[in-house]
Amino acid sequence: MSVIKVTVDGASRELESGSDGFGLFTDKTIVAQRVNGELRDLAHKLQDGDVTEGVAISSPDGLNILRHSAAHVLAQAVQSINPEAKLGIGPPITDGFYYDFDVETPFAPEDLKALEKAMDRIIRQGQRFIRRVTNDGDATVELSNEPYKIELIGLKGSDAVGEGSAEVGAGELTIYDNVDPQTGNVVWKDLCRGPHLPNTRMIGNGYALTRSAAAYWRGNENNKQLQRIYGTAWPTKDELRAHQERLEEAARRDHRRLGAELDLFSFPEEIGSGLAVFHPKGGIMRRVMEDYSRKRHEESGYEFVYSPHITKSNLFEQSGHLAWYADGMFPPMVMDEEVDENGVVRKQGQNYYLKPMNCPFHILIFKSQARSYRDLPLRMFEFGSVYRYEKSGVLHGLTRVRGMTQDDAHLFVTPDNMEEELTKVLGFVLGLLRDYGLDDFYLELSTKEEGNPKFVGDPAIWETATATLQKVATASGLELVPDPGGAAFYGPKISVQARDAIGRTWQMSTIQLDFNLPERFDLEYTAPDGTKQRPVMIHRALFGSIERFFGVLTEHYAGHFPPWLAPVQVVGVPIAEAFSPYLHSIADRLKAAGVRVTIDDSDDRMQKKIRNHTMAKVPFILLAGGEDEAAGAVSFRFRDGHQENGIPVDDAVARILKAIEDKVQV
RNA sequence: GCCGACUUGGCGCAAUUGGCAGCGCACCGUACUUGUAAUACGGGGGUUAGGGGUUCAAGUCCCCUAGUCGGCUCCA
Repeated sequence: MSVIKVTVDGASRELESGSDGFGLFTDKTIVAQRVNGELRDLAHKLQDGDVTEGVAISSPDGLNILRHSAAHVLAQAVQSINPEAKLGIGPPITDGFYYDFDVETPFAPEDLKALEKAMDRIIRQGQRFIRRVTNDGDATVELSNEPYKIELIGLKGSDAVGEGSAEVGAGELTIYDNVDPQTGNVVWKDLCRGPHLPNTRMIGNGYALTRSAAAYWRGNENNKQLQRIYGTAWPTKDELRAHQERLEEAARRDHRRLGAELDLFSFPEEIGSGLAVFHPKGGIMRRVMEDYSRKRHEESGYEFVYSPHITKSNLFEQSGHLAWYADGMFPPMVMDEEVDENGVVRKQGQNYYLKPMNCPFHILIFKSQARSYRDLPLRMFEFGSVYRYEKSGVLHGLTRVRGMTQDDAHLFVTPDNMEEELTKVLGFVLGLLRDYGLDDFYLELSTKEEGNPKFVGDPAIWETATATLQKVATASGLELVPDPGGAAFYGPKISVQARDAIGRTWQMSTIQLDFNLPERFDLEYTAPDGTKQRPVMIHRALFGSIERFFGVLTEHYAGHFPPWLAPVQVVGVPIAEAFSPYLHSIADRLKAAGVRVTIDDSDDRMQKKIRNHTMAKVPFILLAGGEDEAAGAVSFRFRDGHQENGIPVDDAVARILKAIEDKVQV
């Protein structure tokens, strides 16, 4: 019996040759091993000189393995119920997994319950996942009933594999056999790179099937749609439950639900999909958000411009929008030409379009006069309403709409200004987002894809512009995530991603360089030496759109808006009717200072009023009864239920005003 | 746009195999005036998303349209 030397979790050990991970990692939470940097099954036999370490089920790799194995069991369950189902792919994803199937009849919600039962049976059997090396020829014969798997084999090692990389990799081709431990029979098999859990029992009961949906084969809408089943899987039932509670928390924060509950906005069917109306309470919030933004823009050297909602087609022909994005635009309003009795055109026909972007209008303002380098940087700002014909399936509350108002700015700068101006813009954007209560950011730098002809403009300008963006982004000190190939065809961009109160990330602002439009509109300014030069254009939307930002803030705050944004800031609740005049006198002082305050003089019981206004998420409930009035005081009750009684009225008023002024949360 | 599910008073939901459209909240009225999350009693409100079909009979079954939700694709 020969001996091999192996490094195990950093320690050197001597083992009998032929040893595998099972002997080394007896801890049941170790489900796989990483050998020389590669993830392997525990059953993988080690060679002399190997370096191996255990992979715990709760580690990121371990969770992926768990979820991938759960996906296999799901597929096995599906085929046990419907042997005709053809297998697509089944990878782990964030928090779970999915598996795609080609089936005659799509899965119904009831099917998921039956599938979970079938999965439970497989899991309880403790079937072993056994890796088997094969080759293209043998696998093609063996999987002749699985056309999608055969397609993947054909793509093996090529970039085109894409989503199928869990099935086939660049290395050897492998099939995993599921072996019944009682009989030793192979009960199921799937083309797969692995690794897997040692057996199905380790999946345990911390998994659930969540939903079914259709998905295009290999993510291409020209391909057939397969039926996808999503699931989630965790090492323990408790962790599954915690995950489900996180989802429930997200559902409680859903801006669509809160928008209705708090009477902020709605989407009347009569208007059309993706077109919102803001109710008075939502209207107050929008106005406050917009007013503050206006004030900050004014302080930062922006000039306010206005432009119409529609334009003749030639503007969007010149800008290129009609050529590039016609599908995403509402169809034109057609003004027919008028012809007299002799067939002579009396009035030429015209097509008018709803605008999908504001930039061409701002460009025309730039072009309205000859510009000098002294005019630059020129910063134009507009709350510009734009309309985009988003496909019906993508509409989603306020975050994906067909009519929206962008807080849009276009900055025209000389190439020399570019770095300084970008630095200012990024600082401005981050500062303003912080004022609205978002403070956890990272940046994404979207650059062009080398060799792709869709990117227009001089490569040298791209290079300097990208380098400038990179420099500015790095100087901000924020984490910078590269997004190669993510640039628009006309220029690179930085986007600001914000994490909300429960850790979800939202793309907020984008700062985008544009080399296309200045060219198309032949923009120029006179340089100090008298020559004509082309300005650089920066597009910048801060909130993205007011609607979307409104939705994000609603979810971030879970409807508990800070006082400065809250539609109703203070509600007074008299302990008994007799104390209403006293509360009104306090409310009058607040009102005079601009506070949005009401007194609840309804004949509900006091407790009911507290309940109502707490559920309406009013930041300050002020109560006053005999004790308060006698002391010249008032009592606070807050949304979280805590109370502070007997606060002198002057202090109470000052405290409310300060909370609003400082934009703090209470 | 594609696949699936769903749509019942303002809101949230019920209604057995096709057999009298109901409940809670909200709203309106009356009484009550209370110290920190639901006072009591009474009242009004629905052509079951819209349209068509099957049937003695349709909220329920079938078809079309619109909208919503979950995904896929897309997102200047």
